[in-house]
Amino acid sequence: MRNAEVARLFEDIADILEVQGDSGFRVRAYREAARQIAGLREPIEQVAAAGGLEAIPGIGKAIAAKIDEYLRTGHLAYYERLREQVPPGLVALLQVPGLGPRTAQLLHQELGVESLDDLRAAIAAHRLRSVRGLGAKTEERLARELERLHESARRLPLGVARPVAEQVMAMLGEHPAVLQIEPGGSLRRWRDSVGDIDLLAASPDPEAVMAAFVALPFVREVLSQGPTFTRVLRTDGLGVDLRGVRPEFWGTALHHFTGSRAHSIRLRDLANERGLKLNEYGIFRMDTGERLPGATEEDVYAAVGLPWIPPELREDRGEIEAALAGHLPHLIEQDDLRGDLHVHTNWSDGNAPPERMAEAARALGYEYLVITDHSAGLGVANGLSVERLRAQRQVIDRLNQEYAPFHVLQGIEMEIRADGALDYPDAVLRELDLVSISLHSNLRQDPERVTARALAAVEHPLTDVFNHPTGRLVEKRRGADVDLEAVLQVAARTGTAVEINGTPERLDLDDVWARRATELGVLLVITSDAHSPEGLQSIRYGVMQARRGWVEARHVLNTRPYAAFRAWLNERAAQRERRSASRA
DNA sequence: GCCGTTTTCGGCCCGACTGTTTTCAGTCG
Repeated sequence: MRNAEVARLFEDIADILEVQGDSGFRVRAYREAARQIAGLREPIEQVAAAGGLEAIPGIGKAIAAKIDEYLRTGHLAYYERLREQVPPGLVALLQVPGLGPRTAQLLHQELGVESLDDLRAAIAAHRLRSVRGLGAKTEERLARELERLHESARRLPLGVARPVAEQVMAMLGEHPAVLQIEPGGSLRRWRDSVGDIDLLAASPDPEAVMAAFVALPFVREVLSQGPTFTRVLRTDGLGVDLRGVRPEFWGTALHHFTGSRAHSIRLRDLANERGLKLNEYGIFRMDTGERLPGATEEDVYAAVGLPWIPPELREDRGEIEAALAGHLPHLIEQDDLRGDLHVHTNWSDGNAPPERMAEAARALGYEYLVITDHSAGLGVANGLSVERLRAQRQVIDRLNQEYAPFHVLQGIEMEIRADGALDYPDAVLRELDLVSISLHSNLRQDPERVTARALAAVEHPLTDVFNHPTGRLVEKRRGADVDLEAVLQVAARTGTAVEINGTPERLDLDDVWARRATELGVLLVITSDAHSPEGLQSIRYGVMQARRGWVEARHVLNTRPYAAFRAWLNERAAQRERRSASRA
C-alpha cells in the first residue's frame, strides 16, 4: 500500500506551490487530496486499478491523472519540473513558525535566502530589518524560532502532550473564574501526535483566566497574549495555547477549536445549506441574524440536524455521512474491556512481580489478565527460557487459587526471528494459554522479507495474536515495511487476532488500519503492553485510537466476558488439533 | 486544484493576534 507515499508527494507539491506564491486555492486542493489519500482505507493502487480515483472527494481529473502516472512509472513529471524551479532549501523555511510562504518568497527575492543556513546568516548580519515589511521585531522573533527549531520536534507524541495538558487543566481548573476546561484540537480527538497543546476554558471573565495562565510556575515565556487567546512556552520547551470563552459560547467554541478543520468546514457547509452561519461565537440565522442556542456541542450538531459526533471521529472520514444516515458506530468504551492481554512482569523486562500486576488489573475491574513476558529470543529483555517459563506457570497457578474468581493466564510475547522461525518448540507453545507474536528486531528488512516473516507468524497455527504489527514508534521510528493489507487478509482468514497496542509511543495498529481491520472482519485486541502496574492505565490510549478507527466493542476480543474469552481460546486449540490430525 | 438539486464559471471558512503600517498583510489554527 503506497497511500502514505502518494499523500507525501502531493504535500510536497503543495509546499512548493505555496512558496512559489501560487493560488492558495490550488495549494489547498493538493493538500486536501493528500489528506484524502492518507485517510484512504484501501490501497490506492487498488483504487487506481479499478478506475475509482475520481470518486474520492477532492480528487478530480488532474490529480487522478497524476496519481496514475506516479503509480505506473514511479515518477511524476509535473513534480520534477516544480522541484527544479524552487531551491530545495527554500521549502524548508516554512518549518519556521511564523514564517510563511509570503515571507519566504520575500526573503528569497530581497536577500537571496535559499536555505535555513542563509536565513541564519541574514539574521546574524541584521539584514532582515532592512527589508520593507519586516522589522527588528520580526528579525528577533525569527532568530528565537530558528534556535528552537531543532530542540522541538515538529509534532508531539500524544503520550507527551496528554499528561502535560492534564496537568495544566488541573492547575487552572482550580481557579474560581474557570467553569470548565477541556483540551481542543487533535489532543481532544486523541490523534497519535499533536501539533500543539491547545486548551479551552469557559469563564465569565476570560481575561482573568489569561492572567492566571501566564502566572503559572512553568511559564518560561509569553509568546502572545490577548483578551481571549494566550500562548506560552513552558520551561520544558513545550508550547501551550489557551483560549478563554464565555459560557454561552462554550459549545460553538469547543466545537470550533476541536476541529478537525476538514470536519468543521463540512459542518459549516451543512449549516449554510440550512440558511445558518456557524462560527466560534454561535449559530446564526442568515436572514434575521438571530442567534440560536450554542452553549453545548449538542446544540451545534442539532442545529444542522445531526446527532452529536464524538471528537475521535471528527476527521471527515465519512462520519458526517454516517450521522446523516443515522449509522454512527457505537464506539468502544474503556469500560467495555474485561481484561488485558499483553503485560510484562519482572520475569522479563517488567518492573513488578506477577501478583502486583494481577492486583492492579483486578483493581481496574477486569475479570482476567494474560501475562505475556518476552520469549528467550529477546535477550535484551531477559526473555524466558523454557525452564523459567514453566516455573512462572507454577506461580500463575498459585495466583489463580488466591485471586479467584479473577483469572490470571499465562501467555508469551514471542519473537519472530529474522528467518521467520519462532523461539520455542510447538510442544512448549501448546502449554500456554495464549501465544502472541511480535517483531522487535530486523525491522528494516526489505518489504518482501519482512512481510513474509509477518505472514508466517500470523499463519502459524499456534499464534493467537499478532502484536504491534508495524513496530512503529510515534514520531520517532517509522514501522517496518510490512504489507498490512496482506497481513490483515490472512488474519481474517486464519482467525488470528491483531493488536492495537495502547502504549502511547506505539498505538499500533493505528486508527486507519484498525478501521480497515474491522472492514476485513479481523478480530482485534486492545492492550496496554504494561511493564508496571501503573502502565496498565495506558490501555486508554489504545481504546481512544480504536475509537478513531470506528471500532466497536464487538470487534474486540477482550471485551468478552471470561467464559466467552476462554471459549475462544479453546476453539483455537480445537482447530489446531483438527488441523494437525488431518495433516497426520 | 475541485466542485455544482438555481451554477461548467466563479466561488472556495474566518477570526485573533502580531508587526509594520497610516489602514493592513501575514500567519495560524
